[in-house]
Amino acid sequence: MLDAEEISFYLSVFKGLDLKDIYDIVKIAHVKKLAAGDVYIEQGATHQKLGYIRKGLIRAYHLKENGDDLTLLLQWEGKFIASHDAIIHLRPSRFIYQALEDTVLMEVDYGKVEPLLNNNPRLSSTQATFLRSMLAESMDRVEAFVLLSPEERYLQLVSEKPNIVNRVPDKYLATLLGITPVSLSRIRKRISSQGKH
Amino acid sequence: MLDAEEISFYLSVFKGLDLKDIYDIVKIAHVKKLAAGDVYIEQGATHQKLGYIRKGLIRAYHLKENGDDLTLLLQWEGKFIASHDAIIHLRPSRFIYQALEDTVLMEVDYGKVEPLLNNNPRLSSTQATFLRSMLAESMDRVEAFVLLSPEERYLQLVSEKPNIVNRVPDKYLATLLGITPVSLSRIRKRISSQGKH
DNA sequence: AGCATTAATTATCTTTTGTTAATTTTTCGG
DNA sequence: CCGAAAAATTAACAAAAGATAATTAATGCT
Repeated sequence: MLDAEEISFYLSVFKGLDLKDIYDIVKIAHVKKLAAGDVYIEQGATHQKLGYIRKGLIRAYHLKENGDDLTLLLQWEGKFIASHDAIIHLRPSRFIYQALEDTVLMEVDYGKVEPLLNNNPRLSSTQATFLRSMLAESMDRVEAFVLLSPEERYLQLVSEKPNIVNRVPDKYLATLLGITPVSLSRIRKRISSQGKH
Repeated sequence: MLDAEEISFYLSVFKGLDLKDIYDIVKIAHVKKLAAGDVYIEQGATHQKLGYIRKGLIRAYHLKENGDDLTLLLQWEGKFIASHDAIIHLRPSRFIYQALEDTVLMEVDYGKVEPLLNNNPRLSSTQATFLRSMLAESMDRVEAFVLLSPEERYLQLVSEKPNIVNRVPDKYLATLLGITPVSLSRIRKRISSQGKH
């Protein structure tokens, strides 16, 4: 069931846990594979799953009535993915979660992990660590919206996550930054023309 | 030390906890009072405290070189306040936390609560609940920046937090929404002139 | 209550963004 | 490797936002 490579992988992800703790989680987890383009969570779904991305990239987006979409979130290998509507707000997902690349997830049912997390002190502490790191990321994003201009936000994204920028079409990055694809194109032009002189 | 009113207050805040759990926390907490205008956390501080606001309102802001300030966060009674730089990023606070009204906090040293939280399953679960709710709020704010225009964000703020809007000067609300005070004034004018016909 | 300070609005001008549509470039499947 | 589809860029114009400064309104203090 678990080979040496898997074990060392889990030990690295769940730092501070012992094999027994890890086994408790792994035995209720399963692998889920998505091809590029596959929808992971549909709009309206009440999918109570928590996924850990081992490989690939997932985009959460809102579909407007006119067919346009707005990208809310990108997550990639090493990050968690879940419908925050379903898990936090306890309501059907307003957003669509779609794999932009071939993706491999370790998935657990949220109702099954939660009791585990709350009854084992080491797992609780690990859970709090993950929640804090997600909170930090989300607050950093709010901070960027308040403190930076769209151009500065784009430059920050390029400098902090260059490999994500290369893996994702600009039109998705644009709405993630709160601007339109046309506007991002102009920003890119402005930046490159300034760099010349 | 603890009167009946205090006890029922804590029981309501920390749902699911028993008196012993609450007492463990309360005995390491203390009351801190701030007058309107007082700075709670200075820029550069490594203040590792977690505050629960019992009364009043605190604003976190960034001070620009030209003297302008940008409001990142408002928290009020019933909410937690902490320097996220000091607690999450483990670095000196880039922001200033200031009471906008006379404020009363229950404050604990973060280094002291953390072991408590991680060793008592009920407290761990409560901690996770608080972290999830803070994450939900932060993600909702990111969502507003991606999905809504400045005008729509302002209308959302007014409809969801009318009493906060009334307690805080518009210039602070403006930067909280990612726009300038002048622009907010124009938005307010636009809204009121549309309402007439 | 009166005065000084601060906040909010208004005005003017510049810059940026949004919108729509056309055009060019890139990507990807057969 | 070719052609269709998607993405990115460009253009043109309208709308909104930023910057700065002046004016008006509101607030707070003694």
